[in-house]
Amino acid sequence: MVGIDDVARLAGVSTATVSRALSGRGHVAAATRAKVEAAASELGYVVSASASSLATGRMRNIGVVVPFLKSWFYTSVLEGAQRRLMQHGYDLTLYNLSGDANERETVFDTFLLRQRVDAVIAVSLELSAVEVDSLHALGKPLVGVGGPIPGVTTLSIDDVGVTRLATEHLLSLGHTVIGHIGGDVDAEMSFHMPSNRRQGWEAALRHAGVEVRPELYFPAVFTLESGYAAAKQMLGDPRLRPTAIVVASDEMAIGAMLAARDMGLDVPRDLSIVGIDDHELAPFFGLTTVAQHPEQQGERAVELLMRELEGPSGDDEPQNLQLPFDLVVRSSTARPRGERDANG
Amino acid sequence: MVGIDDVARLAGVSTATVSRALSGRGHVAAATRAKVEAAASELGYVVSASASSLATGRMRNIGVVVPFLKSWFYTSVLEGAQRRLMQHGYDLTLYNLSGDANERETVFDTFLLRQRVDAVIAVSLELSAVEVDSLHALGKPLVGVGGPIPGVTTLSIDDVGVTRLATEHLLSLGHTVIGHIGGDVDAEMSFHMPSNRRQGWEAALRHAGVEVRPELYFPAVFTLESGYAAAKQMLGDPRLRPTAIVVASDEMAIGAMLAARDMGLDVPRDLSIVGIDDHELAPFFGLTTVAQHPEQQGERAVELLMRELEGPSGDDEPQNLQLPFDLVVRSSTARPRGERDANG
DNA sequence: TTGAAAGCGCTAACAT
DNA sequence: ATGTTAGCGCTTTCAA
Repeated sequence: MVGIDDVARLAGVSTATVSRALSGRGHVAAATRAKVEAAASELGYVVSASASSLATGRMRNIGVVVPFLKSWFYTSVLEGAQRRLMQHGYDLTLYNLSGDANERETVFDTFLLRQRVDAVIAVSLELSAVEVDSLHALGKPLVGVGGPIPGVTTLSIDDVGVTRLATEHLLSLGHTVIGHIGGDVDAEMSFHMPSNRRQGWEAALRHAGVEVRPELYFPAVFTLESGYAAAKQMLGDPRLRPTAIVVASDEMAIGAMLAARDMGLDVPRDLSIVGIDDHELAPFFGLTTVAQHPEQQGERAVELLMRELEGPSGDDEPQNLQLPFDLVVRSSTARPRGERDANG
Repeated sequence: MVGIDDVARLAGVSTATVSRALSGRGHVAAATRAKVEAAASELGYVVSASASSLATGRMRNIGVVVPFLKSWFYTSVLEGAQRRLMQHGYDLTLYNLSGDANERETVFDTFLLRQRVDAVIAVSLELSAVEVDSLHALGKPLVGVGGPIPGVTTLSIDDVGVTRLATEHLLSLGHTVIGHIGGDVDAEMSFHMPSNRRQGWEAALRHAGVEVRPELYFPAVFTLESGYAAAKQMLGDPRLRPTAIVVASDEMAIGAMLAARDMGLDVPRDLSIVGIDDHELAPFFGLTTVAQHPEQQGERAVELLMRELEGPSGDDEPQNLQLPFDLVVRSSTARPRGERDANG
């Protein structure tokens, strides 16, 4: 392995100069720097990450913890974070919690504490006070994506606002019987997201003076399949007859579209559907949705971390930053049939 | 930061003994080990990864390079690899090449050479000789997943065999006009996989004495959308009239099923469709497919690496290991209509 | 079985 | 602007 001394010898300077020339820290004469760089590339020298880390205390590596991997949202966040990190010369080490139950414990107790990462990004994970404290005790900056965590800087969308916007879109089209397929409010794992989204739906209805009918809410588990099943239930019940559905994720919304089709219902003629996410399949299905830009969430998380890491540690108050979301209208929503007839 | 000396002091032993007790290397009296462990956990001691790495030369970290992230196949491989690595106490650092064009160069020239990883897993990447050599020059074991790479141990399925099996399934049902939607053979990026899969389709037909009609092959790009478009073209051409289609991926196959439905064709009554992958959505759509178990591919890759890393470096010849695949019959395939009539 | 001590390869404070 | 040198925190001979 060629080391810093080899480069120093070849360039005819000290190791300190090599270090300075290559890292860009400290002043080095242009000519010297050139010599050093030439020597380094001639020898194919690359700094030893561990030696460098031991000396500086910085790993140039950040840990990203996700609850699942195989999901559009998490991989999108990951992709955004990875891209930004690479631009800063940082590595990303990935911790996926979707294995057995005690994997989470292992990750927090062992992996994250090994001092291999300078900071961590937790995606859609409602961290316990203990978990947060152990990270903070090590002086590791931490940012959460996907929902607020007490005492931690987090990035998330306004889950209430998002479904309210979706519902208002339907209301503005003239719908009044609007169902909601969301996460199971009784089994909330992630930041009460399911109940927040449900609240947005209710708030919009209430604000428009439309009665909230609890039987128009159907719980599901954020998969296409469960969205399909929930929609079948909702659409099959003759007492319900919604003309539109607000669905808490695009995957479930696509399932709902397929269910409607299988029941002989035309979307949007007989039924309007709005999703949330702007999933990559949304354009194909013509799904109207509220985009939440997860890649940007990943990028923003990295930016926050970099500021904390490279900057003079402003020690800003942890806060929950709200990220933008946008309504993307495609062809799964339209005025309700009656409305159209009334106007036609 | 509590260090090894703190533990040594509290336990009343030397740092060498602490190191031995905690790492399990070298003999330590049971009583001593207990004392050390007690002291370590009392202080919340965790070894410094960089110090340990500097001393041992081992990072306990492996790099996984993927061309894309947002794809069922890659995240599945990643999930399998991650799980196995964690069991071995290894970290996984992720390199995603889907950004701008020179990202690949950066990853290979800079990131992977920083000596932050003990080995690398390259997924669906046809590495150049230069890339392979630079890794080998550093003594980094390397295993490829998804196709053969000269001079590298690789894990892959038999792409010819996979479509042959799918095609033979259709032949055995009585189909003779069998189309193929695959990758673009002229734009092969990954291991000639598109043309291998096409060859499997042709080989099966030929072997059954069925004429291969080149116009029954339609290129697509492995997305649901492109599968939909290709199927529409194929099914819309009155000169073609296939009774079955072998599709090179489940996502494209699902697209094809939707296209068939939109054209008023019943699957499998009017058209049988077989995919390849056993994607998570395949059961929902009732898609008959050839499963290729990507998670297992990730796990196997890690196992190979661990053997090379921990074992006595057997220096086995690099080879391409074939992984198993299975036909999973669901409800998207059946005997062709004519056949049924003939027997009915 | 345990301890003393010499590194591992680099960085940064201090000197010049 | 550059060199000297003392660590960074651990592992691992070598000795006891």
